[in-house]
Amino acid sequence: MDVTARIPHHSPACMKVSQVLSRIGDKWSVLVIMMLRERSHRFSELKRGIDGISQRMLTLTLRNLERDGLVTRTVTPSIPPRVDYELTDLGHSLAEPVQALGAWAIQHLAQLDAARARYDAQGRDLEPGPEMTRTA
Amino acid sequence: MDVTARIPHHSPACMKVSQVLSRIGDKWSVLVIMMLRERSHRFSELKRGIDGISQRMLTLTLRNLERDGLVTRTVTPSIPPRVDYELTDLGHSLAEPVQALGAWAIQHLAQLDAARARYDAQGRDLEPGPEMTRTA
DNA sequence: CGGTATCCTTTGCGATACTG
DNA sequence: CAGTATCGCAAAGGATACCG
Repeated sequence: MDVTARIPHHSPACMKVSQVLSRIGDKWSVLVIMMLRERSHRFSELKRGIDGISQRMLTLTLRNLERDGLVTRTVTPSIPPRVDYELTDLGHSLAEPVQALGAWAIQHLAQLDAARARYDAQGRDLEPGPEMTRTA
Repeated sequence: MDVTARIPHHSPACMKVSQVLSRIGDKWSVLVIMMLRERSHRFSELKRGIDGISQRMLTLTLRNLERDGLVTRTVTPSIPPRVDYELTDLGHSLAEPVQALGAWAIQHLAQLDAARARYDAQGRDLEPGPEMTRTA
């Protein structure tokens, strides 16, 4: 499928993007998906690998991903118990466009920060004349 | 000293994806970007084109996109005033991977919903034995 | 080890009213 | 037309404690 194909803004396509983002657009889901891209990980590995995530949020994030069929949860009832998480085929297919977004992020995040710094710096009590302003 | 440096799964890529998502992963940004993909729009057009968005949130969303250098805001001081919003080059470059995610959404959102329905249906008062469970 | 349960603060966002 | 100001609720998410 041609990824550059035009999607009219009134089409259900935009709504679908929004719905997908409302699922994986939270604070941690993408990090989990990225971390599971290469191989499965157990709970504690994910917890240590994702800096700053709380146990509670890792659990919730994984539950939601499992609910959406993006990851599998495999319980090995040993002592101590072991639980492994792995991307499903669906999860892997999602990881691709997410990775594309990641590539964009790597290339352009600096520009975002620069633009933000510029915007914030200029925003203070400047009183430009009544001419047309073009802010970018 | 960076305490996170020794953690192997901490590639900068993942962090950057997160930062980008924390910017455009809100409820409305992607809708605005998608709507501006083809041509510029004025405020009221965006408001009417994006179903359900409040005036306040459209303003805030546009401000943040402008701050990040993703859209330009062009004021024409006529009466009544006219303000046009347009994607920058940076904004257009972001629209591409977002579009890729949109394509994925079109193809797979139904599977997400189906998986969710399955998960929700099965979740109630099942008491599986101590055997290994594989949930997908 | 891999969770739940509870509490509490922060953030997001809609509704409404007002303005140049 | 294109905002800004204020309010208030609801969801997100962190901290901590407890459990099989």
